[in-house]
Amino acid sequence: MKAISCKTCPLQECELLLPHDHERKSFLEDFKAGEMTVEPGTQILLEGAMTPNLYTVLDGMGLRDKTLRDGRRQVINFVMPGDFLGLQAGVMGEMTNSVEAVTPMRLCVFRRDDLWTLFRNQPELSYALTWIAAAEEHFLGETIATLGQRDGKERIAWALLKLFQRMQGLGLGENRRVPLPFRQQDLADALGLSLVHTNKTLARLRSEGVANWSNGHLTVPDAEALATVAVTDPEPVQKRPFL
Amino acid sequence: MKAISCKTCPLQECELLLPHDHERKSFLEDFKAGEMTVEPGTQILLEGAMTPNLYTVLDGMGLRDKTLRDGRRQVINFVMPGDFLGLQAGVMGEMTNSVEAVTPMRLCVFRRDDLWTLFRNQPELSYALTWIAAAEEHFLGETIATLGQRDGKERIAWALLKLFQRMQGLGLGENRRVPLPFRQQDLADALGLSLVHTNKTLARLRSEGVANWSNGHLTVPDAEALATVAVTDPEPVQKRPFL
DNA sequence: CGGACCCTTGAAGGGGATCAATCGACGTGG
DNA sequence: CCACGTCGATTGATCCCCTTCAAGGGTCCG
Repeated sequence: MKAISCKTCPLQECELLLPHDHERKSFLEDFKAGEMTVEPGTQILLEGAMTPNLYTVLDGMGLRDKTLRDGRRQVINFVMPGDFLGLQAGVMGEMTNSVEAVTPMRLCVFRRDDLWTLFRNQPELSYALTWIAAAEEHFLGETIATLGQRDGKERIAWALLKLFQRMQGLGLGENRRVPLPFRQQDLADALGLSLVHTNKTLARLRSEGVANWSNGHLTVPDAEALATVAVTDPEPVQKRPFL
Repeated sequence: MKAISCKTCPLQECELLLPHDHERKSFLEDFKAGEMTVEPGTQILLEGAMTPNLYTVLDGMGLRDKTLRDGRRQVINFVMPGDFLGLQAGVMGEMTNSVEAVTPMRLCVFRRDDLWTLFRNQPELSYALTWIAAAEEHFLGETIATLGQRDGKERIAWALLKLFQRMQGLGLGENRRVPLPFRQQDLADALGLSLVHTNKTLARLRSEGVANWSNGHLTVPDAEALATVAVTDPEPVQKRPFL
């Protein structure tokens, strides 16, 4: 498959993402070191490893997770197009969690060593990077509040709502239905619930007509109703920069 | 009280923090807009509000929290000297959680509007800011793993260990004993546990001789042992930049 | 056709929430 | 100087949400 030029990058079209001006695009063109395509199940970043690369997701989905010493797994979040991967390793030296592909993925590859020239010459992009990190921090804070305060049903409703809104913002999926190619086990590991309980709760939400996730697709008839179950304000997804 | 010059900033002395070179110090001197002292209980940043200011904690402790619409409270993390506050509001426009002082605090005040000149003229400091955001992201990821995967006893052991290590790194407290001026309720809200259960678990750890937190001070006879209870690797605290 | 993988469903047990009451420390006003 | 209210730590009793154990079913593939 032919590599994509930043100037015609499909991500520019997402209404969720802020497009770049001409100058930044040509800088990014140089910054970009290549492209990578991976199959489902591939480890893109490895916990504890030193990566020479950073990535922007062009296409496909995955998940970021972390495993305790005794094997318990926590899914930190779900990875979607537009996401920037490896910033932690980029600045801190070592990856603190793994990223794994769940569908086939296409990634834009950057070299870690070039990060420094970006900071020296591109204040706007540096700012964008900080923005991205701060936004991630925000989201993780919400997740903490969910794991700490919400009960099982609320957690699942909250997660489905977030996933639904992000997919919609990216223009993926149709009207009230978006693809969601994860396993129930992944959602369970993301929310700190057992698989069994996750399954039963999903069934309940389904029968209540609030959210239907089956066969790799999520249908949400009424996002407001789902937000109510999740005990959350329906804060709209904010536009954000990307690289 | 007289304002402190960045050139003699006491934070420079912390072994945990990376000191600045001369040039950066004089930039920071200008960047610094003033100092602020607050009493315990004061809200420094308010959820949902637009702050014109950013802060670096010079002295004292506090906590960052978030409340759900129905009143449940989640403590996101504990605030200590060297911490940079308000980055989310700084780049994203609005604060997504509150910060409250628990002890008297002294803060270094920066103007949000000046953030741009920092990014334009100080690539090293811009990098440092991104570093800080990425480090925070890392820590929140660990917290998520804790809330999602660890049981009550493990959670409390993990939190006490983290707090202990950070305080030691800052050079606060003596040998195996550091000040910890929070309430049991705060820890409970940080870990998603009830106050009652938190209390009982603290008592258990105390009687087992693993960790003793009482009268505002935490004593840890053997950090390794505590780490074992917490099911965590005793990863040493990493040096980090600050502003 | 057997195996791998995932979803589903029933039953039983436990970790932690909730309810409730006591106690100590502290400050304040009479 | 003491009565009293407040706030935080403590402890006992009860209950339930969620975990764990167990087993069955659907689909895909070699």
